[in-house]
Amino acid sequence: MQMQQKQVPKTLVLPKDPVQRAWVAVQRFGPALLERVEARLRAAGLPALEWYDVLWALEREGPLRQRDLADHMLVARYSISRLIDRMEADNLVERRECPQDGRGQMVHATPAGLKLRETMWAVYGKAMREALAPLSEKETLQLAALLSKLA
Amino acid sequence: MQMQQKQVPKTLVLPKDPVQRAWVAVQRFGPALLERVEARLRAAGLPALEWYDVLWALEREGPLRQRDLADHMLVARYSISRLIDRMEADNLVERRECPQDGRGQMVHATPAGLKLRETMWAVYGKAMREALAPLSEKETLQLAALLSKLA
DNA sequence: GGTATATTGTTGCATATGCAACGAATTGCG
DNA sequence: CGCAATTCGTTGCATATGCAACAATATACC
Repeated sequence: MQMQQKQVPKTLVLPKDPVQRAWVAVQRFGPALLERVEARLRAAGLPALEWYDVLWALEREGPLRQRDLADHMLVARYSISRLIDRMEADNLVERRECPQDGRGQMVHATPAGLKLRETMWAVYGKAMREALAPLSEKETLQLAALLSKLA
Repeated sequence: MQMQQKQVPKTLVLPKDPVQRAWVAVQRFGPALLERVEARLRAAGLPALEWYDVLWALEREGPLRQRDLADHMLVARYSISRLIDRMEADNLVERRECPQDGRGQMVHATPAGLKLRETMWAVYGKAMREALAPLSEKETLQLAALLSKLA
């Protein structure tokens, strides 16, 4: 009674065709890399990368409108709306009225928000470096350049 | 009454630090690439890539257990369970009893499923090639190699 | 100024996802 | 064998997401 092989090959065999080869790599290893870093944040009891991105954008550029956050992070408006809901509930950001536009609101980072960003960076930065550690500095720059070409 | 700049720079300025530079590229451009291809499938009225992956795995390797599909696609068991529910409802796959293991089920592709995979490939393969078109063949292989190192 | 059009942010709804628990079946081990 | 531990697949629940519609406000244009 021969069983199915217990484990499908862990070391994925890449196709020979260059395009398919690159595609499979992008599809597999890219998300896996992101996931590994997210997992580190989760393991440290910290929120997801989105939250970091919001806080970092606010720290660098000051209070922003939700529209601008959405454009910046390349996500839909309603996603930002709900994301800010949750962050506001955790006292990390505040919505204040926008003097120039009665529709809009300015999103401000709270002191707790800024502090959290710093805490997250300790884990995030480290995880990021470790995730990319298999590459030499030259290779790291090559990777960035190649992906940038695909934008 | 000066407004916020209407649009945050579309051409993202990459950080100077090599690691951060690569990280941002992976985080931004990788998912964007996947999304572009998914969008092409959606525009053609075709299902998402997951469905293709299931059908292709079944075509290459014959009937599989859900466990093996899950391992193969690197997703959780319950995701496969529900994915197969939906595909079965669309008559693309069938669950049949597994002779060797009373718990498990073998997932078979139906003729309609095999046909759909072929239809999808026409769009998918084209989109994939176009997405990677900005890279020369040599660069394409480089990208695959670099990402593979990060596995 | 006054009306049509566009933009901002929110929300109801349907669907999708992760987690934990479960029943059924198999495997391991004395 | 007989019982504990493990594995497979499913499901209830809470939460997250996309879409379309909406109210409020701003802009464009005559």
